[in-house]
Amino acid sequence: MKVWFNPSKAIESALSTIATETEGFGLGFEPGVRPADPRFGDYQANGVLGFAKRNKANPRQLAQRLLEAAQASDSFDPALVELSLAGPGFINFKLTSAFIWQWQLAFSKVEDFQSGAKELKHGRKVVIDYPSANTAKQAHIGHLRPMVIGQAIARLLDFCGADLIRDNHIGDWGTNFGTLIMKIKRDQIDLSQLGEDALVTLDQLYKDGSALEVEQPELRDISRNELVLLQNGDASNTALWDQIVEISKVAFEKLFVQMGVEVDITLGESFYRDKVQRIYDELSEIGLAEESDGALVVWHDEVKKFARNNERPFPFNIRKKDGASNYASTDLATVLYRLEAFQAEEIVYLTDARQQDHFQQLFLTTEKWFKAKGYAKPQMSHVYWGTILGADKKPFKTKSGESIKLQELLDEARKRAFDVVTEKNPDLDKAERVEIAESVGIGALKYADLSSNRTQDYVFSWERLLSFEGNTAPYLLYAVARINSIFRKVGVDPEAPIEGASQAETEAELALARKIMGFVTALELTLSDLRPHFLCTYLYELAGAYSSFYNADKVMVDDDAVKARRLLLCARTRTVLMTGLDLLGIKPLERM
RNA sequence: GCACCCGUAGCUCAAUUGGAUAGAGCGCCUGACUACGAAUCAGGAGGUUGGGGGUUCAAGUCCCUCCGGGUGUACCA
Repeated sequence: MKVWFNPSKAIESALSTIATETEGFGLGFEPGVRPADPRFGDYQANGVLGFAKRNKANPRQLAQRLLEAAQASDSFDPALVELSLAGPGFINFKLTSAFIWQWQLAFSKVEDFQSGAKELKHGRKVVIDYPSANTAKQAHIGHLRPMVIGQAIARLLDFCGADLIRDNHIGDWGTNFGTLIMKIKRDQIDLSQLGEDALVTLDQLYKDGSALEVEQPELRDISRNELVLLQNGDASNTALWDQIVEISKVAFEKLFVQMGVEVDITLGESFYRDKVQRIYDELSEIGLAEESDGALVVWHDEVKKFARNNERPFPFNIRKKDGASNYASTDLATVLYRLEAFQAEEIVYLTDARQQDHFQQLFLTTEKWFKAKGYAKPQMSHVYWGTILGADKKPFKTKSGESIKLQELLDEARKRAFDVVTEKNPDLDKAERVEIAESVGIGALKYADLSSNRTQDYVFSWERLLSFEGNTAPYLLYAVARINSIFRKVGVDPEAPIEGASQAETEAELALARKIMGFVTALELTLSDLRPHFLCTYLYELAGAYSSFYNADKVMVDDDAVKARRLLLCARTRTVLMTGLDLLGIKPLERM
């Protein structure tokens, strides 16, 4: 028997096979293998319980039979895995230290982990729609989560073998352009003369324009007309639009560099302007879309909240009554384009939780439409998140009630981190402290956003985020820095093979070695639901196991054999921590 | 009105998607630097998982019902 990269999966599959040849088992049996409470073992199979219940059998006897069959098979070498029966019919699996040692030998470098992880997505064509910010607006705190969560998920998909396209689906074709152009023309603004803070000015012009529309509602018709002119290719409006988009892109690029956001293509809503007609035609042709109140809409009567006879009807509006396209039209055109141009097998959308209705309608519409036309429907998923709250549990704002600018947030994170580094490590020269503050500050900000379950709101607190205690980026970075420090002192390259090492012996060594293996499960779990906090929790536990080991067992000892086996644990921990941090978009440090 | 989400220790969050005695951090209390970096570690106190009912061998997790909070409700994106 060879050690398995992913024991959970391997045990599951072995038990399934064995069960088919074991009396009392049959169709519908799933072993149900999952990580177990360490008191009982490394993994447990609890599928026998449910199966026995459904078939009115004695679960304990059935589990006993399966366990004996497993032991008799050649799938479980007793020198590597110990099996036992417990409680009402749990089967527990404990990996021996020999197994763990062989696993450590078999999987040492990032490439080794990745070669195993690649099976999770095996070259699947995935388009991830992120960070998809709006143009003509300054980025604020609301843009933090799409950038942070998006890049973490993108890196994870890439690492796990997806053939990935990061598509920045910018909002460059919306109704807001009507208002903005109206205001620009009214004030006769020359966009080329705005200088460095051009986006700030645009942002203000839009706000002023909207305020003006409230005061003078007749201006709305002018704005609407400017939008229609733009959408019909009017030369002067198109020229203005080009300038606005360019100003926005320059500003976003500056943030992307700071945030570590990578984008493969930028195909905004405007790219689909000549592709929406086909959507109207096809959806009408197959009888899915129909006129309602002058607009073209799709009803989903089978879903209660979208049904047409509701008190407040809520159709999927794909063309406004003035004939203009909208969010829905371009999103539909985008799905089709991603299928035809990229052969997308999977599309991942990232937006906040408030857009769930839109995506439910989009997915339902696509499903019916693609089925009628015989198109291959990609798997579509909506990765959404909650709001960042202040201490008062209301959306996080400045004291005066303004939204916090993303740039200001980043600058404050750096400044606060710099102050702490200076306090903890005053001897480092300033340039290095600045570099450390960059990684620690931005990393802490990102980690705070990633470490709690994304579907929930979370409370933002500088104090907790940068207190550097508990489940935070600095705690993980500190663990890496301490490992690096040991390798510097010993004079060994942490990336090089370590000679003379042997299997883990002490309690702390074994606990750490086991925890290192947990990376596989953590990746799988994170990927299954695209929830980065699973990976964060794992990395925190790994760093914790390392810290315990560090305090309990000294690495730099005279006994070369002991030193070698501990150095090997340090090297493996370092590799996994650095790989994990990299997946989260956080830059590990040599010193901090 | 209708739909969806949430309620877990004083505070901030977990709980491998129905598994065994609900776990961390902060804060509080007790210890560990002549030891590889104390931004650390070891330990302690702290819970009727909003209330009630139900399904199940097994419920924080599923169903019903109340209470409390949030979000969405076509021509913004």
